[in-house]
Parts: sequence; structure tokens; C-alpha cells
Amino acid sequence: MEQSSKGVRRSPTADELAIWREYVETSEDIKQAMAAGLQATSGVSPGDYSVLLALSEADGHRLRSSALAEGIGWERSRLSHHLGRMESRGLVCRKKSGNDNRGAVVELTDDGARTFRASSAPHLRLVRELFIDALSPEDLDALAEIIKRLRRHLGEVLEGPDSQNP
Amino acid sequence: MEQSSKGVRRSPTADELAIWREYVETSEDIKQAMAAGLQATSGVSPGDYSVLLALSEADGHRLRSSALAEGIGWERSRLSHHLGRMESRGLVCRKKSGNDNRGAVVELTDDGARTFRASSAPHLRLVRELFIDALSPEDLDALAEIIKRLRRHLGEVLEGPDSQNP
DNA sequence: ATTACTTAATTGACGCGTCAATCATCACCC
DNA sequence: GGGTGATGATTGACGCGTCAATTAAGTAAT
Repeated sequence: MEQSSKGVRRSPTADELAIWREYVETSEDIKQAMAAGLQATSGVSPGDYSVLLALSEADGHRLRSSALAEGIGWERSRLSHHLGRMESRGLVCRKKSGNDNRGAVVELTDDGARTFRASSAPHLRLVRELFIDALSPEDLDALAEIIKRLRRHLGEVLEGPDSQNP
Repeated sequence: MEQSSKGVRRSPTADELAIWREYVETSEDIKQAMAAGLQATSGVSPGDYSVLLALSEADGHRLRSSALAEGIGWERSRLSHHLGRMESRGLVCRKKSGNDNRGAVVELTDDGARTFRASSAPHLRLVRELFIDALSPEDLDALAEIIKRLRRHLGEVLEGPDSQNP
């Protein structure tokens, strides 16, 4: 039996660790730069932007809160907290859903729609400035491929360990 | 004049935006998986781990708080808040510095040192499982290069805009 | 119809991070 | 030595995210 099964497996080398650290730091710095830029230009956070975008694209500017959570890949409680803050700022409002009385529907207010329109161009500009402009088309392709592998691997590793789900 | 100077510059394409989104989501998922794994195996957060690591490597297991902040690349107030939490858990303690009475010195407690030793192997294992194992050596090299470019570009873009620093 | 299960969403507590304000100390210098 | 300003560190307020608990409404089974 060798290292591929279950025995002792090697630790990352110093080089590998350095790349890991750079990876984490860089992605956090970029996230932070995006947040700061968005805040400065449009007064919204990345989370706000995700919510506004999803609602803007939705039929009638309204979505079931669970559908919204699903759409942007958030936990429900996270969304609930965030909607509370956005509602208090008047960007969004919550109403009872017609057919199922436990469901809530989230709707974009006029102010929310305006805010989204105003933040869209700055957001796109920031994506270009902070990310796209840094890389050649070949880099971008390579990165896309690497991300796919990271993602797929992560999925496997989070399933595997103790998946007693039928 | 074309798009390279100051005029209208193109928005990201749909493909580019998709890669951006994947990049952000993946790095957050990985960060989250690391945090969860570390918490489950050793009861520490990634932030705790950074602090413990830096102190463990320091001479006498103690550092000026500003040197510590510098070393791990944190804002001072962030570190101060974090140290408060770690101190209340008994991982770390703060003392007045000898020669400069406004400086504080942070010192690893025995419990902190023990905790660090216990978390080190799980941390390395997680780096391998979540990151290194997902990629071939060539991928890793390519990724390292891309990260360097992102980082360099980010530095330029954050300097440039309005650097009225003498 | 009463009990039991599931599903939708919210809440509260708590850790984390940022920003702006504050406080203490040191350094200078007139 | 008493301003003045820089430096080291802390604090408070607030937004963000997770987890565990809770509320409320639908669904089934007996």
C-alpha cells in the first residue's frame, strides 16, 4: 500500500504552502478592493449587488426568498439577515406570498432598482480593472480551467468523507 | 485616441464575467472549507492559526503587537480585536513592553503553544486536501504565475488612481 | 381532528473585519 | 517644561456570516 490509499500522505512543500498563502491573500485582497470600490462609487456591498442583480433579472422584480437564496447560492439565514438590512435601507421589501402563506416574496423597490442601475456600470468597470485587465486571454483560459478543477475537487472532498446521505 | 487611454473601455464579456464569478465563489468556498475543517479538528479559526504560527516562530514566543500585525499583514485594529478574543480564551497574553510604554507585547501561553502544535498537522493536511491535491504540478505553477500577475496588477491599480502621497 | 413530519423563513448569539474616534506615550523644540 | 505632533494600541459602532433554535404553515396518517 502506498500513499494513495489511507496511510500517511505527504505534507505540502514550502513552495506549495507559499502558493497557498498567496492564493488566499490575493483572493481576499481582490474581494476587498471590489467591496471598497463598489462602496465608494455606489454605496452598495457585493452582497447587496448580488441581491439587486438577481431581483432585477427576475420576473416582476420579485422572487420567493428561497428561490433568491438558491439563485445566488446563499444560506437562507444569511439572506434573511441581509434582506433585513436592505429592507431597512429601502432597497427591497418583503410581502407574504399568495398561495403558500409561509413563503415570503422579496421585491425590488424603485429605489432599489435605481440603485442597481447606478451600480451596474461601476461594478463591471471594477471587474475589468481588478481582474480581467491583469490577465492575458490565455491566462484567463488557464485560470478558468484551474478553477474548474479546484471546484470539482472541492465538491468531491466535501461529499466523500462521511456521506451517509441516501 | 483609443480605449487604452481614458475614454470608454469595454465591459467584460459574459465569459469573462462568468470566470470572475467562479473565481470569487471558489475562493470563498475554499476559504470556508478550510475554516470549517480547522474548527472541527482543532477548534481554531484561520485567523487564530495565523497568529499562533507567527508567535510560535518568534523569538521567545513573543512579539510586539505592531510587528505581529506587520508580519501577518493585518490592520492593527483587526489584530487588537482578535487578540482580545484569543486572550479571553487563554491562548495568548498581553504585557507592557519594557522600553516603550505604549507598545504592547503579545506572548503565546502554554495553552496557546499546545493548541498550535495540535492544529499544525490538520492545517497542513487541509491545505493538501483542499488545494494541492486538486492540481497537477503544472497547474500549480501556472496558478502561481497568474496569482503573481493579479497581485502585481492590484498593487498598481491601488497606487495609481490618486496617489498624492509624497 | 389530533398528532406527527416536513418545509419556509426568521431570530439571537457570537465571531469576524472595517472605519473613525480615542487615549497614552514618546520626541522635539522653543 | 509645556505645547505640538507623530506613533502604538484600543475601543465602539456597525455590517457581515454561521450555527442552532424557533415560529409558523403546509402535509400526512390514523
